Amino acid sequence: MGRGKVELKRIENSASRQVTFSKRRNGLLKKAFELSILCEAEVSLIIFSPSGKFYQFSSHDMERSVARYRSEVGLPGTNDQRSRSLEVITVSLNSASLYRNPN
Amino acid sequence: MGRGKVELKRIENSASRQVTFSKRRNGLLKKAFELSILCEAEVSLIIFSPSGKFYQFSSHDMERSVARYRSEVGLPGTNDQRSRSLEVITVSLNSASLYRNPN
DNA sequence: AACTATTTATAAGA
DNA sequence: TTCTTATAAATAGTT
Repeated sequence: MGRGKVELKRIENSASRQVTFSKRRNGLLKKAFELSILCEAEVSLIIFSPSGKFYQFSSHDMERSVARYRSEVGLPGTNDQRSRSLEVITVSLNSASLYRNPN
Repeated sequence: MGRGKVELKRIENSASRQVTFSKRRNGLLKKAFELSILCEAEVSLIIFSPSGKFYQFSSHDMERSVARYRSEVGLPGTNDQRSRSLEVITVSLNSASLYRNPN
């Protein structure tokens, strides 16, 4: 869609990669929005630029969509840092016991 | 993009709404993929059709993107059962210590 | 940041 | 529903 065909590989030139990111990011967000309206779909989109900038669209509550996604893929819960902490503690508890600190 | 201009509102005719959903859903997934490759972006997309069918794309691990999303919007974590378990254990650890079980 | 030549997506039709 | 085709829309390269 433009003056040249686009190869599906990382754009080497940093400046044009950034410009393309900006244009296509906006296009993608727009189309996500349109799909949700035209077809009454539930659409959630999360984008991070290479430099870490964050963009999102969610036709419904993002947490709701994520929860729905999880139940679809059969995840019982989350895999975030807190859950990983829980794993560590759970493992610890397998070889240790809790006792009240006398203080 | 087609033989007629499209109004941004729910497509009333059920058959054409479904056809449009199918076409645009594919287009959106494709463009999400392209953005991630061309620009090295982290892109996650979750779609549910009105009838509940599920589609997704994630350039990286979906859970990773969700975790990153949460930290961006300032959510401390999740509110699910596992995180609540972590709270309980954390509270316990505030008034108790771990020691190795002599066995 | 605008422009425009082209490519791409897609609405309607077969 | 899959294929075709006219047209709208997105966007690559330019200014």
